[in-house]
Amino acid sequence: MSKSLRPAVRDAVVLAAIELWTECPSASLGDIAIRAGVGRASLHRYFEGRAHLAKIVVERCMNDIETATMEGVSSAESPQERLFLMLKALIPLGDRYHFVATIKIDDQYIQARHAAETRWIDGLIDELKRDAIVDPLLSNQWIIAVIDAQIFLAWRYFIKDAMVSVHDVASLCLRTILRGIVAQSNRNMSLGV
Amino acid sequence: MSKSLRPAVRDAVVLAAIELWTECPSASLGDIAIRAGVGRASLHRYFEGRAHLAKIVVERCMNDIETATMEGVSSAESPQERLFLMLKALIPLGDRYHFVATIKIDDQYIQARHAAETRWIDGLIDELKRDAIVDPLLSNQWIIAVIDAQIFLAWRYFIKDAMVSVHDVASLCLRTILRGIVAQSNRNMSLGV
DNA sequence: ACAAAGTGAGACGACCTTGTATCAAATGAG
DNA sequence: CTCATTTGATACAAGGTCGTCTCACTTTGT
Repeated sequence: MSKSLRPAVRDAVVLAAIELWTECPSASLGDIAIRAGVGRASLHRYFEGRAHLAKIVVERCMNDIETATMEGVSSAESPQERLFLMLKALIPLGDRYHFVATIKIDDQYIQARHAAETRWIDGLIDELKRDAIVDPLLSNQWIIAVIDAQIFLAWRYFIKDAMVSVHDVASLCLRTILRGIVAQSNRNMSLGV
Repeated sequence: MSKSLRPAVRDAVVLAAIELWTECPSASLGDIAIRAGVGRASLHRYFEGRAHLAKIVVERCMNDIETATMEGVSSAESPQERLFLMLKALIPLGDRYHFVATIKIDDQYIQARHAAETRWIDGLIDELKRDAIVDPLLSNQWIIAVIDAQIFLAWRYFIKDAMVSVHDVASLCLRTILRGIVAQSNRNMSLGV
């Protein structure tokens, strides 16, 4: 079984799988083949089965995420700018990011890469705490969860339908994550709870 | 077909469906029957099929959500307290809340109720804006999305495994939604974007 | 133009889910 | 206790998905 007969076909299937599985994780291989504009038989020529395709898709998403993050963040000169540039890089990949975060794959290599990705954000949060930008009393786990959720939210509400520029969405996202939705004039109010 | 042979069985199936469908929306009716401790045949005695069960489950969730919200919020004396009490009421129902928000049901009655629920939160946000608690420049749609996401997040990370008291989680949630994750000392920092 | 490689369409069997029917055992009300 | 009701287990057919295979057609490289 050769690994790459026609890279274009392989790509089309992977992209179709990301699209369909993002909105319906139980979408059939037949539907994916149709969306990719490819025969169902061909899909099976490239991928050994549903689980194999899922693994390839996750790897592809992880590659995209890793590349975009590293390239996007390279010019950052402070932890806060690094967070902003990370958002800017990841929000357009919100579907992939969400897919990787929610799929259950029983694969050691995948899990190791996912752990590494989490560790990277974890380190970034530690930096932000050290710079007194982020509240050190909040657990990193909660902060990561909030950031993850916002990334997918931003993608779903703005990027998916090309409603706003990536920069504006990332700004809104950063603002919501760091400062919440409070009005400017009330920045120091008591929460009363 | 009588509607309620044994209310306990009916309830067990609905609860099992909420549990399983929350973590895997394609879980089979057979698995739901097993989780409910009920024969698969009995499940079909109470529900006409997958779609019917889904509709009943959504209605049940909506009833729980509506009841909990109205009761929880009744004593509120300000919009902000209303928001906090809403969080406190809804976070324990995070699984139901998420289920209702994500399932695609082609039913006019369900959609109308969902729209009414959204309208209620929309009104609450308008009040918060009027009181200068929430930034009026942020769209209500974005704010609702953020609140919805935080509710499910809080449920998944704290309530599901009974890690923290509901009051503490709701406080954390309110704080994150309103003021973000920023450190106290940096409340007025520039975002620099 | 030619041959090799790759393609879509379709048929096929194996498997799972779903909905229905049957039946003996368990349950509950009077 | 008695009897009607409800139950779980089982079998069954219909439909969908999956993976494999074949075959005629198209694309690619030379």
